[in-house]
Amino acid sequence: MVSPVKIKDNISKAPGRPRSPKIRKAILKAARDLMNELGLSGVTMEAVARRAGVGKPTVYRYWPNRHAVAMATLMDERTLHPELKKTRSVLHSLEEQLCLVAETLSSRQGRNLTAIIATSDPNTEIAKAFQNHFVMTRRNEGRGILEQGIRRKELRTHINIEVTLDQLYGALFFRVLLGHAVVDAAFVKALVKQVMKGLEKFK
Amino acid sequence: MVSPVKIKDNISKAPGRPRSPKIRKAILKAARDLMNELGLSGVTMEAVARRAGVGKPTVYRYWPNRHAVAMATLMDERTLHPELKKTRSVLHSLEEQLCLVAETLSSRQGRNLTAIIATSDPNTEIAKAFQNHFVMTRRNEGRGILEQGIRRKELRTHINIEVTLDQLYGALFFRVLLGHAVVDAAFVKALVKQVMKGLEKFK
Amino acid sequence: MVSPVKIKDNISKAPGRPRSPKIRKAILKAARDLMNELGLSGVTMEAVARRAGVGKPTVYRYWPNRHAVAMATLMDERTLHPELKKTRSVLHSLEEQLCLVAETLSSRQGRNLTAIIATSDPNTEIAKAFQNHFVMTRRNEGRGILEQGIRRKELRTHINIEVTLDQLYGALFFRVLLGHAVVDAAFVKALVKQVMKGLEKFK
Amino acid sequence: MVSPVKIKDNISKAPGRPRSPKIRKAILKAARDLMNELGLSGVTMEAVARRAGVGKPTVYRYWPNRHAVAMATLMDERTLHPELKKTRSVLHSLEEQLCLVAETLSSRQGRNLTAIIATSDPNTEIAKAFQNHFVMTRRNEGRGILEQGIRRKELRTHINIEVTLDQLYGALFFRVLLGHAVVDAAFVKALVKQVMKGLEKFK
DNA sequence: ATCTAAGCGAGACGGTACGTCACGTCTTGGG
DNA sequence: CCCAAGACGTGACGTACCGTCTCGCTTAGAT
Repeated sequence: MVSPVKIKDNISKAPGRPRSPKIRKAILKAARDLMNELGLSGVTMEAVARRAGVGKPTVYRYWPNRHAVAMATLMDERTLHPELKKTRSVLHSLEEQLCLVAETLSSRQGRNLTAIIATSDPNTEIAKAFQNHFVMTRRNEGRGILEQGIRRKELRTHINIEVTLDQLYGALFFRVLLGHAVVDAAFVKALVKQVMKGLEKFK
Repeated sequence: MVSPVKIKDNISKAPGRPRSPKIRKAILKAARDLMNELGLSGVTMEAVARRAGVGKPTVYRYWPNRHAVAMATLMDERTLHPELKKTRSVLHSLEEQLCLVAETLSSRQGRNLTAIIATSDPNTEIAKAFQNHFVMTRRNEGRGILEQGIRRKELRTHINIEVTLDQLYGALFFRVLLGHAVVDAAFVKALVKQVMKGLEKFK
Repeated sequence: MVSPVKIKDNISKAPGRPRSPKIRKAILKAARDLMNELGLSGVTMEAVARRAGVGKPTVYRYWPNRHAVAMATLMDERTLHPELKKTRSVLHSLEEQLCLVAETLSSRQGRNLTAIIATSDPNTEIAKAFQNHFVMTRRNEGRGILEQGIRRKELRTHINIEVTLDQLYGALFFRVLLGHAVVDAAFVKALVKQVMKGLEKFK
Repeated sequence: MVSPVKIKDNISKAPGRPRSPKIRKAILKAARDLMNELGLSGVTMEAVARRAGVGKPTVYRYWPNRHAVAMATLMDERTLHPELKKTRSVLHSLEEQLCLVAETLSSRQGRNLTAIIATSDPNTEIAKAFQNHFVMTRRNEGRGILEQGIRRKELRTHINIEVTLDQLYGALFFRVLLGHAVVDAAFVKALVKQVMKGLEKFK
């Protein structure tokens, strides 16, 4: 990992002083603290640099703008990746996972995260990476559960998995962002139940 | 609380020169144009005042900050309230309405709207009004359709309407925001169908 | 005093409601208080009107701008006209009067007065009136003392009275405005003594 | 205290990019021009920055407010320091110097100078420096002439020099500011003559 | 062991927008 | 016509960050 092959694909070219890994960490820590204390809007380049004890141009060497720093900060978070215990049925698995996601999204960090997703230009590289990082991880877990349910014959064979995932996570996300109703275990239970049963009277 | 009689219960009390309705319109028009041309971040107080041919303090007399102006602008929009044609079945009604919403959300205005919702402090009066205005209007329409469906015996009696609405709108909202998959008529169809049928194998 | 012949020379013409003398007083009082509390820069039209319980246009009806209000306020002051006791010699009379003037000029009001004199455009009518009001009153008193001194043969016959007055008051004014040295009784004594040495008849 | 070695005792300590001397000059030039064209009130931060082709915060980096900029501008002036030719007698020297001062004070710059002295808060560092700069320079010249006169036996030994200076400059200052009488060579002559009559050794 | 190019802190710099204040004028409605 | 209240366009205030640009000083790897 300290081999000459490091940054950039062109092999063994690193003239000059290499970037200090300490600085990267210091910046992310400063940004994280600011986000927790003041929210997303508190993550300004000036404040980050000041608090990290770092020059402003140094921050710009790592990330192109304040948005990117905030994203990188959130991606660096470990707490946003809750561990999932193995449980029995599909229904219980889904409930468990959704509860974890709900908890995460409802936190301060969750709000920052949803805000930054809603605000950012979805066309930039970093925004795509950011979205993949958070959304796809969760979705893949959910997809796993659903496929397992199909194999176990707990679910119908021809369900649309992608749509299902949107139903589940979308509903959570929606409530968190809009705040029109609480996001708690009861809601998650009701949600999963209803997604499972459907609405039609005669089936 | 949501009754139409709200502001200034005591009639005809307003000392001093009354505010010109023309000015309010000019400001909103300027803000709307800026939002369409430059996006939400283009709606600055300075630019709004300049384009409206109005003094900056005048804008501040009406709204306390740029966020509020943007919200008021979006609330003033007529195009965000698509007309819903009367159709036969619940399934068709839902599909039709969701398609309209999807279209709206996918537009530039839709992105502005979601961005401003995500960014705004949800505790302020204006933010609440804003959310009611957009979210509740759509939800009430959807609620109407679902209740009609129950009365017509097309739907089960004991479904959780609120959760259902979140499933539907949340899924849309989610895809629009994350951009991980297309939002088109086919998706809406699949979504409604799956919400109706549920996931369980044997019912 | 409420008779129709009031303001303006044109006889017995007063269409509409006459101006209330109370209002003039209220405005001057408000301006005076503001000047004492916040200094000259605190005398803004807005603050004056607010504190006087008067509409802004009303203030403008009486005076054309904030400068004029401040001047009028200072002219309205009674405390700036100290009473002069009759004393014996020219030397004592001058000392006594200059001490009173020095005291007045050194006060907060005095500083406001000097500031407004130094700042104002000397070409305006009101500025001239203002200067006459303060300067000439004092100078006339001083002139009286000097002429009396000549009559009493305490002073040489051919002194230049105007120049002498400028020497005396100018020195005071200068120290107050520039603040490069204290303005106290000792200074006044030294000043008069030195000026006198040039004025005495027999030396 | 007034020793030339003053700022930054420790030599060569200045982290960060140094301030450009060009910019300082550009700002002062812009301020000077504005003062000449529009008077003291025309020296606004916005106008200065605009005309100097400089960002507003940059101006604030150098001086804390518009007053300070104006003072610095006047201090930067060369024309306010007239050259004094060597002449023979004390009487002629004083007359010559006072004429120069009178001319300076009567000019537009002179009025700006007196206005700014009268307006400024005398407690600030810059105001003190400003007053020292202008008042003390002139006074020191005058003091030199008077001391020379004592040495040459043209003047009495025990005159109060400071009071004398106030008599002379104060009288000039007074007339310029109040405008109650002309300030010309005749006045200066009469003034000096009268002041001298009190200073001459043998009378 | 030097060379040398980048990393790095500090902070100046031109901008743009912020939200506030006071200006002096204009517009109500009531007396 | 007077008056209180307050809307209005204007323009300056002083502050906060933006993202870029010098400065001198480390600090390594390549020579």
